[in-house]
Amino acid sequence: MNTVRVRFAPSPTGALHIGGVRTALFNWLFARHHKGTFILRIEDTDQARSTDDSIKVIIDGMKWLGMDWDEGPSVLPDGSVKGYRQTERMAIYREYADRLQKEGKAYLCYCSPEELDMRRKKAMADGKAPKYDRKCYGIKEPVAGRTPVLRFHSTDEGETVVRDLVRGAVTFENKQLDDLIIMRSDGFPTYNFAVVVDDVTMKISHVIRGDDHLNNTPRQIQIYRAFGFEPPQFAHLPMILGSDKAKLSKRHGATAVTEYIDLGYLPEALVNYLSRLGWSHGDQEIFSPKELIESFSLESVGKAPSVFNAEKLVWLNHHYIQRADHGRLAGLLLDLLKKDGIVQAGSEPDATWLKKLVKILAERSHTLVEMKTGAIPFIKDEIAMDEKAKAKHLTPDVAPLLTELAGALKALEPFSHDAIEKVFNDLVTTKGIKLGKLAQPVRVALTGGTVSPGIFDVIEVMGRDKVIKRIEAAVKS
RNA sequence: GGUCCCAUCGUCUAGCGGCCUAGGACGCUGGCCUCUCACGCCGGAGACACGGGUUCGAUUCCCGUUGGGACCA
Repeated sequence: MNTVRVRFAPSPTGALHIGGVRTALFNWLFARHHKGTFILRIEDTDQARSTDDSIKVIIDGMKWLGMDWDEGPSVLPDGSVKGYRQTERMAIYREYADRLQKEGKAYLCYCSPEELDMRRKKAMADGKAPKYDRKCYGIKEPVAGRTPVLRFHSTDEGETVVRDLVRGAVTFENKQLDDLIIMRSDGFPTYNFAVVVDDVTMKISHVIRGDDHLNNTPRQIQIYRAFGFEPPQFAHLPMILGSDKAKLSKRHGATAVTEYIDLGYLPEALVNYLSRLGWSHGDQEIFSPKELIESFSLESVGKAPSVFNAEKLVWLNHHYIQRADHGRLAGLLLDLLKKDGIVQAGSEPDATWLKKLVKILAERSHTLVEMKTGAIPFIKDEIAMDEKAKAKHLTPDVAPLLTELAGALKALEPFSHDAIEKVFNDLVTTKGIKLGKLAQPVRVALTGGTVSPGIFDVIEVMGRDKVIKRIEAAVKS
């Protein structure tokens, strides 16, 4: 029997964060490994910050990464997003909250945030735990001028044990837990309440989430118990940190999936990289999605937080660029070239030619953006000349050499790598010079810089017209 | 402040009492290859936070200290 049901429940308050993606990934891998159900649920009760656009960013990001879900919201033709959002489930929270209140397991609280804050500060000053003092517990009459919140009445006796699949048994003394608010005065449920109601009603079997939620878990377990529900299994994943070991955030660099797309990363590289953050499978570094699904297990998830290391991601990206289909890379490269206005819609280069260009560029491209940079001299009519390179390699004494080369290339048939190589070899042999003495000036003349693919490849792919034109231009200047 | 979590090379990690003079990967670095830059190949430096136990034997188990982190906010 298949009982695994897991969910990824982001708040649509902006970008899809890399930490969220890792959580989503582990949920997805767990679901796929156990042939279970993966649910995407939108936690949009923070109305002030939640937007439909953010939901679309999440959906697009998940799709880009290849994480498909079995249940989740849909984007309607008119652009609105329906389903699996908390704001559509308000009646359900109300119903469950009423139930607790009727059973005496929750009570109205009229304390204002200011009063609570004052008392919390006083408690802290007295060296006591800043928990709610239950001032309103037992109040029968409404307090004039105040809109109450609903508080959960938690147990003081005994302890609550979180049996975490990653951390083992984590014990909390119940008297440390305070009566948390479950419904706010505006009628919205709080996170800790809504998440329980959602997980119960969606029959979630395993809650796999960041360990910033570990401290909330005993309170949630108490709510499950108050309803008489068996809590799900929990697995708290270690956080992803920045280079200074603080929780990964904007100031550490790119944190949003869209930024990695723009930086020229391949989804398989990001997935592979993130999978190895907090999880491992022996010494293996490279995983296809299939291998990931096969080998993933919560038992192999580590407990210690991990620092995000962009350099390793670059290495993986390079690895996957080498293995990616050239047609696919050509398509991605073309998108980038268009985005930067280097190629205009309607005057796209020939697809076969673009694939040849990708082939010679791929080896030295760590990202698609690097590939794009390398592609520019092959596409634009004008090249940006690096003056330093020009001064060093395009000296007056190489002009005759270049002229001779241009002459040989003009009539060359076929205009191919091997034939071009022979032209070069013949020329350096008769002149008694090293290949580098000819190749570097040509490279500068053709690309404007000192770095490029192998010069014979460059010449073949750039094509006879551009090559001759540029060599002659270099000779003149 | 309270509660909870965590601790192996700079970083990601293997290690689940003897196989460890601690393995792999990224990065760094020396060399080779070479028309440039890369790639690739070969080599190198580099870690068990500290202190107590337990044990014939601890990186591995227990306790404490220190240091990080999270939540309450």
